[in-house]
Amino acid sequence: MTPLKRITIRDVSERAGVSTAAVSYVLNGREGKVSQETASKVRRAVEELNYIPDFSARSLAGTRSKLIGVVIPQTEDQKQLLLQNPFYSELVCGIEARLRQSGYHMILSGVDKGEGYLDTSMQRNLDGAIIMGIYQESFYDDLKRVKVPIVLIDSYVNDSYFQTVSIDDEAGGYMATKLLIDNGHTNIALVTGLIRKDGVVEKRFLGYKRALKEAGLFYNSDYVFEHSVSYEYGQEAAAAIAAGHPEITAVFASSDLVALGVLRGLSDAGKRVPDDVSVVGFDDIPVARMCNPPLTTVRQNIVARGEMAAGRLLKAIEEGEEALADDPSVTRLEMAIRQTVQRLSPS
Amino acid sequence: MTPLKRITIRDVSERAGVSTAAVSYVLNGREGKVSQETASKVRRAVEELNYIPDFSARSLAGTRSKLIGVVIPQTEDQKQLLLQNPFYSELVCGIEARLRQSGYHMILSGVDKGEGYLDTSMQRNLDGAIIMGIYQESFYDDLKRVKVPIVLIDSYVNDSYFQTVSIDDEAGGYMATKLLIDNGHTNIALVTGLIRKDGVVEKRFLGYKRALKEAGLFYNSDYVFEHSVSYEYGQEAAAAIAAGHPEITAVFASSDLVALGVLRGLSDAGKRVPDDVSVVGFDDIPVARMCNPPLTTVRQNIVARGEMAAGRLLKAIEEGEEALADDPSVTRLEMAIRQTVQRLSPS
DNA sequence: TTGTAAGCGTTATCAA
DNA sequence: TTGATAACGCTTACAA
Repeated sequence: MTPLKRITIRDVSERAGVSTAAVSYVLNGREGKVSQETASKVRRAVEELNYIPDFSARSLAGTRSKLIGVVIPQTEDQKQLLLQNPFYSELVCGIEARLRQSGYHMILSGVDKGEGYLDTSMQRNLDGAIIMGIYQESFYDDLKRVKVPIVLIDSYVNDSYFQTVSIDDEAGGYMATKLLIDNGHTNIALVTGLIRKDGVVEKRFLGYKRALKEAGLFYNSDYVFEHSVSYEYGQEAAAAIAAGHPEITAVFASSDLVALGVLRGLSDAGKRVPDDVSVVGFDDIPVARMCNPPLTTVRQNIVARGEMAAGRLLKAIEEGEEALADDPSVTRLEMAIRQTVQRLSPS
Repeated sequence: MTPLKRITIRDVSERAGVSTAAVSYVLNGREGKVSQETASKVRRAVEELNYIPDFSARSLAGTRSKLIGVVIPQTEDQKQLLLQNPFYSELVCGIEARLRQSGYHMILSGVDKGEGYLDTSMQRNLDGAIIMGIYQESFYDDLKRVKVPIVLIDSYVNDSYFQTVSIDDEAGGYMATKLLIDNGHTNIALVTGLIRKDGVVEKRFLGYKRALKEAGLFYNSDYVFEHSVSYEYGQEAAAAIAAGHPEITAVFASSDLVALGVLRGLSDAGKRVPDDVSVVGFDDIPVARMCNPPLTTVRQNIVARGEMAAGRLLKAIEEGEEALADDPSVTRLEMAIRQTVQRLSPS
């Protein structure tokens, strides 16, 4: 209830009867530069005064801002964050948890179409950034100029400046498709977002093709429904499949959100899942197990990936560059077998 | 690709051949303090040099930090943000969109058990904060001491210091229950998170009771399943209902997440929805329409609420205190009638 | 209308 | 081991 005025390092130094420099030293753990006695006097004063450092000042004085930029993609209309896709919320959860644990804060934002991230980065003196999704080239160039560690999630941009936290999307696409093939399916559609270079979708698509090829199945580009990563599109594609391709008995959706749409679209068209059509998703977002029937999907540990991304960024910030390898226990994919795939009885 | 060194206000002033003060004035729209000519010289220099202001310095110099703290609740184990609940992600989407539009950034975080928010607020010189969920009293006391506008979402804390963005939760609870009653149900369970004082859950509970009473139905506390706002608990409660209360024909779940769990629990117990048991949720998160069968629920425009919260905070920050009224078009609740409620045929 | 200069709270350099 | 003191980039009296 007290009015609360700012306690500065100067107040602390006076109370402790030492210089501001000394205070700064002990605050920053530069023990060894001060005597035990000074250190404890300072600590006592900090305690008594309830001193809270001003990060703006710190940042200005040229040290760390302890601020991390976290960028997530936006909806098509550029109006909102794609946080509605649980995949991103999970990631953010992991990131935030790890950052907070180390006393960092996160500025979460989208970035407007065509805009760069250089402004934000400079304005805020970001110590680093985690970028999800893929952007145009100039965006990455901006990023590099700021000379700050960057971790990319879900991007296959091939530039050693950036660290990436990736899963083996190609293998995931393969696993999903293989599962369908192993269950006797031969006419397998792929429903997916835009297949863009360097994107995860492309890799999953490649995995799909590899599984087909390996099984001696013909790759039919008519079976690829490619548009956007959304529930609505899944629905739409499913309608098209039901209407135009009665021979298709299985769908691999390159993301769970899309798969949910497919489920609905199929059901609207009078098809039963998995009796008439089998469906496999990708991601294993929480709703995958909540929906009805529960979705068979490629599982990745999303939260752990977020934590890993943040952990690695912090390491780069605090201990200098170090291109760490992915932790396989985080990165490993596996099939979450639930109830949307059925063995095709030989006809 | 250029190495990129910081352009300061001094660089700009030299380039433009004016003083730093002049630059600062035009940067801050204090036109009227400078001549047209100076203004345009400055603008040109800013453009040419591609000047990006340093917000740390601004903040230090005692003006705005343009930083807003956004706090969301955490999971029970205090490890992660509750961002996994789409309700919060939607809210965050709305908030972020509105903030960015005005050049503000958002620090999104949880707050550790027992910890206050004073530290963060002071460290970062936050211009304001948006707090979701409810906390212990001392938390709010801290908040007040920082003397910065605060908007509370989903809290009925009764303190004129805070602005709140609320919906009429009591009415919502009433509407949901009434719908069930109107469909002939008389044994209606409530499945909900902990009923805490000042929380939304309490209000929805009150609405439930009012509807019951109004219809001349007996309120049976055995029909209230109260534990946590989670899918798992919904599942659990549904199992208990199926096993112990065959007379219950309808469930009002005080949040969609819980309702989804109820759907699953019921289905696991061999009950069909809505044939055997009707279910109504609350919130209308996106999954509500994606699940199977699509959930009948109380709809609120969550994203718009987030935007409104942010808009109001900005107004308070930039134009001083002003307790604005809720915009009813944002706040209005309505039933989203889908497929989980069935009219009970008179037996 | 313009410019000078004193802060803002830190950190870091350099003598002592 | 300490303590003045000069940055850091910006805003804002106050003078000119």
